[in-house]
Amino acid sequence: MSVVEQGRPLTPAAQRVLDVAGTLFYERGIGGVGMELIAAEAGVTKKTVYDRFGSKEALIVAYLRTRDRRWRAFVTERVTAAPGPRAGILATYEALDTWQRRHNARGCSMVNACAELPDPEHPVHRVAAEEKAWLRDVYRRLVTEARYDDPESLADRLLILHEGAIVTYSIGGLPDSARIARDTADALLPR
Amino acid sequence: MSVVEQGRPLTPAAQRVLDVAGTLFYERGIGGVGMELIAAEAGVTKKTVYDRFGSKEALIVAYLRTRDRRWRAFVTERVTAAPGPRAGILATYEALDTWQRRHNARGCSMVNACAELPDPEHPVHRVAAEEKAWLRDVYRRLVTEARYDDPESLADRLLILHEGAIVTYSIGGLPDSARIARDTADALLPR
DNA sequence: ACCTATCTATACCGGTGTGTATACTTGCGG
DNA sequence: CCGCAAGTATACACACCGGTATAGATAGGT
Repeated sequence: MSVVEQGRPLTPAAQRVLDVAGTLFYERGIGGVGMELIAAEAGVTKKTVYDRFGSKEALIVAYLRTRDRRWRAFVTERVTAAPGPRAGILATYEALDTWQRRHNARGCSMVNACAELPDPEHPVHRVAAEEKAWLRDVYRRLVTEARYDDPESLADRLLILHEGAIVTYSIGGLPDSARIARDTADALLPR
Repeated sequence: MSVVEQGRPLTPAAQRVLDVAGTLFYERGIGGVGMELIAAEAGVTKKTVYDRFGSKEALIVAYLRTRDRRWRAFVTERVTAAPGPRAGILATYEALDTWQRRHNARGCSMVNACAELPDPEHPVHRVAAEEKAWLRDVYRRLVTEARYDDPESLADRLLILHEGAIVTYSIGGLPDSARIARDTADALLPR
């Protein structure tokens, strides 16, 4: 049984494989990276990779889940540190700005994965949908907490701004997209 | 010399190939479609495909350029039919709404292509950048024409809303994303 | 009548990619 | 001390994919 099918802690080799897969999948695309290369780069045999993860599909899912977990923790930290719900909303865009400048020249890993694996039955679509639903809930919660009118519609608007900032940063030629999205949200939110 | 390297009219077989490639690339992804399949589906030999287009890369570029041309014509038509610059801006989101409901369950073909072919030197990145730059210019022109303050910043905000609506429609679970983006723009633009 | 462009039919080459099989080693816990 | 989990090393099966080669058919223009 592979190590991902129940949340056991990763073996050292499996951790290295997951780390390498994370950077390679993101930088070169999922289809552009073979299991052979991942194994070599992690200093591991292909057999070890398959013993730990079972298949490429499972490794892809593990890669996305790991990235998702980190991203959620990063945002949550920034939001809870904010002095109130309104500042919390703006903090999501500031977090995005920081995240992008740190390690995000290639857009959203979820969106990219869905682009490469179009079959809607493929597990990556579930992971991606969960991530977007999570962010939408974050906005809903904050908007409700701030007692704005029409919270659901407002949360959708904030989500659209967020996703738009990600795309326009990587291919729209807007290196300040997150900051612009933040200011747009600031203009949309009553004081 | 291939038929795309100078704008000669396409031969009947080449046109069929381009049509088939258009739907298949979009629906199954570029990496998920082989030249063999495209040829077969178009009722054509692989040799014909290579005689007309030269390579898969060139066929991909032709596919994106064709789609881009149609999209620009569609938007331009709606914008020029609008009674003024403010209505023109809103018309871009209404056009997106129509376009998405008609044939767009899988997001932006440019974004998807860039996700599949990460090398920034690959020609698809140039095509994608041109398309986004064009849309940004559309917004700049309209915003300037409407004599709003800070036109460049406002145009960027409108572009972010637009791209966000595309992503959240296909992955974010917002079937009304374009309409929401339109209403958001409506709220942002002084009357 | 001939030439050229277009297209069919089919076979093939080299490379790559996922996944499996086999045999051996190392280290730790009961 | 033994057994099991984790890992190395290597080879291989099988499929697919981009691209090429060869040979022939068809039709329109000069």
